[in-house]
Amino acid sequence: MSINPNMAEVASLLSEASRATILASLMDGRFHTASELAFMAAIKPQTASFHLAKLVEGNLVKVEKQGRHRYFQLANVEIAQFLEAFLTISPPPEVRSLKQSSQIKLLQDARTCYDHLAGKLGVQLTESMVSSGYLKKEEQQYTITPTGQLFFTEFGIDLTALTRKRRSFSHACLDWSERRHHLAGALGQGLLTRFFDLAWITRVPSIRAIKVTEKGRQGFKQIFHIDV
Amino acid sequence: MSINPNMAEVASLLSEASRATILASLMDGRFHTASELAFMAAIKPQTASFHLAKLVEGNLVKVEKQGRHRYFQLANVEIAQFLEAFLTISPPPEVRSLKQSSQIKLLQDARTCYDHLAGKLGVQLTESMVSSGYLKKEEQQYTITPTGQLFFTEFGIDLTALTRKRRSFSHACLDWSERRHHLAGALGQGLLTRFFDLAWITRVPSIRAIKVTEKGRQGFKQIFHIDV
DNA sequence: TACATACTTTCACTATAATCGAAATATGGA
DNA sequence: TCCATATTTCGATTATAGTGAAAGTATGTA
Repeated sequence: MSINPNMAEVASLLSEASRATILASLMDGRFHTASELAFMAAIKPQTASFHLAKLVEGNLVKVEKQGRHRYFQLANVEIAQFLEAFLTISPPPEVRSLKQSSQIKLLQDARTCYDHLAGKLGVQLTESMVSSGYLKKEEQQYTITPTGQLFFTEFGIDLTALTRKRRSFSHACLDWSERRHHLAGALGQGLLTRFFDLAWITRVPSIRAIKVTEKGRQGFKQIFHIDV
Repeated sequence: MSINPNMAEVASLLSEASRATILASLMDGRFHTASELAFMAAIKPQTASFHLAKLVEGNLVKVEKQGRHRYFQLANVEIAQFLEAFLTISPPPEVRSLKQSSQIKLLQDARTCYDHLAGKLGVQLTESMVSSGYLKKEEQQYTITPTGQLFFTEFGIDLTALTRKRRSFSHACLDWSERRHHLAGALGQGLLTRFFDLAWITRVPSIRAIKVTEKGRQGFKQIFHIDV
């Protein structure tokens, strides 16, 4: 009937609470098994399997088979970015329990957005790098200043290697919880990896939240002037 | 249940073919009455009214009452941008009739994307302005060169007035039909308005396609070196 | 006042889709 | 070969949501 792309088809994949939860869980950028995702969405494995098949068929999710496990992941970075954009225009989560509200707080404090940092920490970090003169904010992206080049190299990030990657280098990603931009792209990914390597941050199990270690607390304070 | 924003709620608004058609129809950025939208989505007025009420309640659409008419419009520019992004990751429309395929062609040739030009014409125009040295493409946006400043002013566009508007000035919008970027933001809107003022383009009734007039054909050729 | 138009609300019908139990399949290890 | 684990397929149940007829409301016109 319509002369426009079949938006409804994709939307119907996202319109179901269980599937939306599965997708949100996959937004940490990692692989998850069907059983894991079933647990996170609080549904039986066979139901999750049913939903995952739909998501794979709709090209939102891809699957890799390894033995009797099947590992699911978001199909590509674009899907992750699209979902993050979707979260920003969606109404905030309803709080129904204490556990839930503390989990929401963890997510809002610091989380991964596919392959880079988001939440309060992600935004603060980005703004700190801007005010320190390492990054310059353009309309929808960040550019590295000469000072920044020195800084990132000294911090242990191989900028030339990142530039070689066939993807956006340093675009601005709108944070759904903070409603402000944070750094994404290859540079954002490089920083996240470095923070893990330095053991400044660790993952919180089952949700895509991030916890700052004591070492990280000191590091973020000293180098980025952020109180975590 | 979920600790993420209620994405499913918004998605369910888009997941229904009639509503998706209504939203796509509203993407021309203009106001439409309930009856018009009912006709475009090929449903009865009472059904359209039912859907429109949902869209308004979900903050995707706003309504203005004037006498016995109720005029509907997308709630804001962000929604329009979000929908355009949604179209790019959605599967292409299925062709079922000759009329439909010619309408699709019209849309792909030239259309409005809320308040700026999109489709082949939009992309060609943008790329022409880049190769002429009026615009410079950054990662996710365009910047005006000094030559460009002269050009736009001479073409009858008040750049200072546009900059004063509280919105993105010249970001890149991904074209769903061309899969390439075109110019959006206040500058994109300024250009569209100017083209209408110059009578280079007119609207095609009932779909958000754009037709280039004979005068426009000459203008686009002379000033932008595009064969339409 | 009477009537037409624009639109919404109510209601009943129908179709679709999510869910889960049960059984089937596939893989790895003992 | 047998069993445990991971996942899918099938089938039945249930809930939900789109649809349009009919009636209702509001606004403008004769």
